[in-house]
Amino acid sequence: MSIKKPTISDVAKHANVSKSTVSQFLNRRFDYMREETRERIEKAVRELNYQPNSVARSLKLKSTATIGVIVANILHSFSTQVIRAIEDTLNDNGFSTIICNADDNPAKEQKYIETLLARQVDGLIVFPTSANIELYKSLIDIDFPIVFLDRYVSGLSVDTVMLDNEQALQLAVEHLLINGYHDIAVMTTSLEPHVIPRIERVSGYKQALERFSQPIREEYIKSMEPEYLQKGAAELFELEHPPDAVITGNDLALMEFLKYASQNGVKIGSEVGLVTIDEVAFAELNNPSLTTIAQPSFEMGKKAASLLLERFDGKKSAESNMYRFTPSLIVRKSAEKASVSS
Amino acid sequence: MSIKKPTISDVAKHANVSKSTVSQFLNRRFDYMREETRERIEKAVRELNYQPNSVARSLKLKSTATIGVIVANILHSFSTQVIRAIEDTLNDNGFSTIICNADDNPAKEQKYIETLLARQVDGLIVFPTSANIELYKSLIDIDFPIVFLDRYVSGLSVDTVMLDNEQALQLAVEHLLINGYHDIAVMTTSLEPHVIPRIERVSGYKQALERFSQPIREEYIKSMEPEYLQKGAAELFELEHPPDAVITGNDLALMEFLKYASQNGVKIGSEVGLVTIDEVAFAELNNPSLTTIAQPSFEMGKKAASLLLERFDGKKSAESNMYRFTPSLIVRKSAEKASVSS
DNA sequence: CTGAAAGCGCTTACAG
DNA sequence: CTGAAAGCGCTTACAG
Repeated sequence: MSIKKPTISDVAKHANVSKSTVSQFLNRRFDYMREETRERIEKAVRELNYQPNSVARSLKLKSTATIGVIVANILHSFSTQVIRAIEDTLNDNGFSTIICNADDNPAKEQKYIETLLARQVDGLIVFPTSANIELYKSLIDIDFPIVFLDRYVSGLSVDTVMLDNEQALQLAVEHLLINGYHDIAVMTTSLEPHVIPRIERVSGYKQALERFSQPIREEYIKSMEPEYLQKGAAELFELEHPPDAVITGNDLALMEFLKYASQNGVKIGSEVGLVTIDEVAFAELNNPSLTTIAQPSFEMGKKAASLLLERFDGKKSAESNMYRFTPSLIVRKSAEKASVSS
Repeated sequence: MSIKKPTISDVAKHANVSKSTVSQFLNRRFDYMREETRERIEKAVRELNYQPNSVARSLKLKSTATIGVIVANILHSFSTQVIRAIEDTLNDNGFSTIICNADDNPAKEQKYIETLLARQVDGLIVFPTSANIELYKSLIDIDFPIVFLDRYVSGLSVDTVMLDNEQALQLAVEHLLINGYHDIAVMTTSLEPHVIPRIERVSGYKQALERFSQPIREEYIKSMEPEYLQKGAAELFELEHPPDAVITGNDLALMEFLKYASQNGVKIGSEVGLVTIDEVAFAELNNPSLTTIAQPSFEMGKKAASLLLERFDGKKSAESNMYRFTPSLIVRKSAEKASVSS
């Protein structure tokens, strides 16, 4: 930049007061300030078009009014929705947000955490991979404000915001059974990296089947990387006793299953019931429209942000809690046998 | 935080050298440093688990290695894609990114710009609303690094990355004509806030019709807020001479048109051809699958980031350029009369 | 009611 | 090859 910006000293000189007084003015502490002084400073600020430098302020105050968000995978629509809620909430409270996408890669996650700490963020909201436990532990030890979202890490005392995954699967299984489907399969992206929601969704699926006295068939459970899911679907329907319904564990699994179904003439609804976790933009438009289990993503993001803000207010710090959010069933046509493809 | 972090002074004491020398070490200037000194500092850094404070560094260097991105509306899939490209590119070059969503609201945009400047971002990538011209002008006057994306602001000398919107419409119109559709309508979200791409898309539509010697019928042009687009579609098909094809100007317009079509039994493809600007996730899955005009969003984001990085390298600064990116036609079934709904 | 001084944690030109 | 000193632009306890 060619022209250098005015500093607090310039304003002080221009208004014929000290830097201290200008600082008081900027921080709206008018208690002991003469009306006339305030006006002089106001004028100087206006005339110089002075903008305070937050970096200097942050250094002195040891607070940047910035928080870091590390999402596991920004390609999930859930992530985008949560991010918007977090940003809105934090922004309303004068905080900025730095978003990072770890791409489900623990090494990337670690690097982002370190960068964000170097930048002195005041707190962190993380969709944790389970690989950086020691790093998290060291943050918790120094009482650094941190909130986990979507996933927990066992053994760590951290406020955590999650979906009630078991209830989600309970809802899905129940809805399919009520609508006359009996052989229910479940498809999720890989369980390999120990991602908690996926594990909970599969175990919730099993529990729901038990509760409704249905047999559990291991061959009805398909967990694999997205690129193999279409193959997994094929295996499902080549079984001697193929399923008559499918629950997809998230939007990426859904896309793969829909591709398989459309390429192989699987009639969703009439032949194979479908319920998917996560609301998607085209749910209404799909033919048949998609019955979904929606996460209250906006509320979840807002809660995570609020937990952090409470910490800054010094309201709490003692114990940490798990906040489970209730999923809701949005009934459309993909889990109804009478659904007619037009 | 309870335990205070070690500073460069702590490291200096621990290693029995001066702060200057530690700073040299941290900045990898080993030219004049004794091997033994380097090792001592290395050890001290390790033992204290020292992490440099970027805020202090930024204050001194007057550079935060952070850039701000202000998108007009993060709900467009184009925005998300561009953001990912920008983040990846900047991250590879050691820069952080702060994302802000102006919600197509000039007042919000202004507030974000001011906040980002106070935080001393090194540059800005903006999808500009046309309402903060004076603010942009003042930034350009002091040679502040800024790049516009998706939209230009006339009269300002700023590097700008945009789609070749006219070519996009040319492709869409041509494809529809080739496939036997003759009465082509266009639907875009409102032209009201003077959003350049929408304006260019409508004028590109007209130019393309002229080029192919087709009549221009003003009643075939529907530009309105998303919530009114379904009504707009209804008006189109209630015309004495209704269109036999529709071009939707972006993903939001597409959604509204698809809702209208599905609720009113409009058979896409066989009855009404459809081409949409912007690739969408479910294009392949829709029935019939959607013929789209894709923006090279990754390349566009990357270019915007690179233009900024070049400025930091001092490579250029003189004149500013407009970079137009070429759209590509992705042929699927929604613009083919023979397309069969399954 | 207002100002002088110290300090936040770094970097760098300069001296030796 | 290394250190003392100044300074980036703020805030705040303290003195008057």
